[in-house]
Amino acid sequence: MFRRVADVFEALAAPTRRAILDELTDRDGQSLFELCTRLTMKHGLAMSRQAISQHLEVLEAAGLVTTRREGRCKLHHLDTAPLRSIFERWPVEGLKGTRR
Amino acid sequence: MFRRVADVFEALAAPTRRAILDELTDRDGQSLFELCTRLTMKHGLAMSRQAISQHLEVLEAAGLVTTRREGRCKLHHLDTAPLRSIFERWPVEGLKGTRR
DNA sequence: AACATAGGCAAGCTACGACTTGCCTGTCAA
DNA sequence: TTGACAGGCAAGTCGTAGCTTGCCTATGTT
Repeated sequence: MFRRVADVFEALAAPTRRAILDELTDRDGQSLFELCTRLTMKHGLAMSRQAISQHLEVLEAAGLVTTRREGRCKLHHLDTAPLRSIFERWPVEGLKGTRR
Repeated sequence: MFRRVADVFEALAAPTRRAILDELTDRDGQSLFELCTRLTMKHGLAMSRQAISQHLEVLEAAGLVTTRREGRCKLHHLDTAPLRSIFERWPVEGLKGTRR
């Protein structure tokens, strides 16, 4: 699975995926079920397990989420490094690390 | 027209709109026709004038592009300020200006 | 006036993304 | 080894984003 720049933007396009990133920011290393319950509770999202799973695939393909097997659980970790490509592409005033 | 945070992400989701931002970064204040020709030349995009126009509407709704009437021309200007909300939402290492 | 240029409006097509449903696999505990 | 728990796979539905096409308005030029 390749990691194109476009993948990052497309991954961020869906509100549910942004909520997942929020959730992982709040508490890193959650399992699929953990994410499902917390998304339902805190974000009011009522979605199937598969829906979340598919979103996680997209996030992983974009490099925004990395996974780690732990027994029968799959733990998800946040990685915001790909976000840097956004600032590197367009200059944002008052933000260090941008160029061009 | 409201300006929600979600609008920024959705605006960035389409490759054509990102190309438009690139083009405006290269040369700010272009008219619709100017953008059309330059997108076709430099980015190899062969799209109708309406397509570009509609993309510009989305970008303007997101606050990433501002417009200014000049006679019969409508000039488009880049504004990357809304991009800051991305870094304010998730911490990006090595990037000043992020919080949380 | 007539014509060209720059853009807007509205309806319609089409492909793809977001979700669901149903069933199957793998791991751990009793 | 039987059952519960955590997750994967595949097919199918549905809405909407991204385009196009056709026609209309406004500004500028000759």
